[in-house]
Amino acid sequence: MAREVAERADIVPVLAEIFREHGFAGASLALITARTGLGKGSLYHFFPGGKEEMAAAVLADIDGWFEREIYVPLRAGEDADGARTSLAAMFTNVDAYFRSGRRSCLIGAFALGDTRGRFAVIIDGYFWRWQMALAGALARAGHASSPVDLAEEVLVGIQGAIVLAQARDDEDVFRREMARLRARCGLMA
Amino acid sequence: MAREVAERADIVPVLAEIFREHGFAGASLALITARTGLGKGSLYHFFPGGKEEMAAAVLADIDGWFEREIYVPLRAGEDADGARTSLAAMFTNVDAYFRSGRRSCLIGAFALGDTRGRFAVIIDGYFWRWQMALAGALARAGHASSPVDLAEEVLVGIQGAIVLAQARDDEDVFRREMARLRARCGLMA
DNA sequence: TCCTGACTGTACCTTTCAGTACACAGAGAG
DNA sequence: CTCTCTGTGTACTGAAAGGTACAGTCAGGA
Repeated sequence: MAREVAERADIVPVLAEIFREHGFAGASLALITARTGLGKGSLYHFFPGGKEEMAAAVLADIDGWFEREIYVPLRAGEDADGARTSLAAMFTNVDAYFRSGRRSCLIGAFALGDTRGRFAVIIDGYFWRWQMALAGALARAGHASSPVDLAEEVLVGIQGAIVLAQARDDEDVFRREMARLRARCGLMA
Repeated sequence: MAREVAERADIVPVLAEIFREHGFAGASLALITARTGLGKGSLYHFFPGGKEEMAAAVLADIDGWFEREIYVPLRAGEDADGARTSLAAMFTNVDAYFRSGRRSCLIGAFALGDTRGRFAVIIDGYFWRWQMALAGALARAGHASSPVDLAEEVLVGIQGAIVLAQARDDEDVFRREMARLRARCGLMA
């Protein structure tokens, strides 16, 4: 038997793309073995809980990425200038991560329909921590009036832009919404 | 055998709820027979093309509803006042239809992931006709500058509000976004 | 060196899947 | 009454689903 040792960490991003493209129910083990190149033996070695554990690992991985790359920087910028810089960085990173709307938000997609129930805690946490970190940065950047509300508006805009960009198969839909949101956050370049 | 004659038109809304809750891949025939109360015989009598034809019928039904209840009224209001009235009606009907974000947008959900490919034409048409009808009404209501852009912004907001409201399990998220969009369309009540 | 334990492929299990076949029920037309 | 045509339930199919069992493979440590 050819032995090519794999690591759990290498598999998770592949699983993420599969769940993004096919959803939880549509991601069959046959598809997963084909795309990861791993047999069921290896798969169940790394994820004894099966598909459910795979999806949970993917969500945790995504959550970790956003925590590191988005939320932490948002919380970091202490003065108004630092806050504005981290806000600008957020929009740049979000555009790159979602590939201008070509890549869907797995956590948003899982929030729709019955999949939500299985992963409610992580879904809720993901959006809540994002909104709070963003609201803090907005407040420090000078939006004293209603930063929590504006933060909600931004998250709604991002999620909606992903849906509409995919529906229309047009990246510009996403980019235009990002420009509107940037402007609303006082980031006219 | 008990004979309770069903009509295709009565089944479609039930199918719609099933697809909304479980997605295309997750909606099994077993689930469908249970929820509709119809055996496979009847189901395949009405929809010889199976699940795919059921989903297509559902999407066509939804599309027809929006055409009748939303797009036609939007196109109807001829003067500024009529346009403003139809805009207000749109927000009221959208809030009712999506049950303040408790009910997801099936067409938006199908746009994410591989399901889109099967129904690309109807998905694209749904959003495009909505945006054009809305842009016309906005223009007549006095938004001469960029009505097509504002219409896109509204659709993005509605879709995003559904995602975030479901993720957070909170109708108020949806209602707040509707209030923002109304204001942006010049409809302060 | 051999032993241990992490990893891997394959054969197999039960259940469920979408879909088919077909006999039958019943209402309306003649 | 009978004939026809639209529905309906049920038994069935082969394929695919998720998951288990297990023998085997190799690297690293003792």
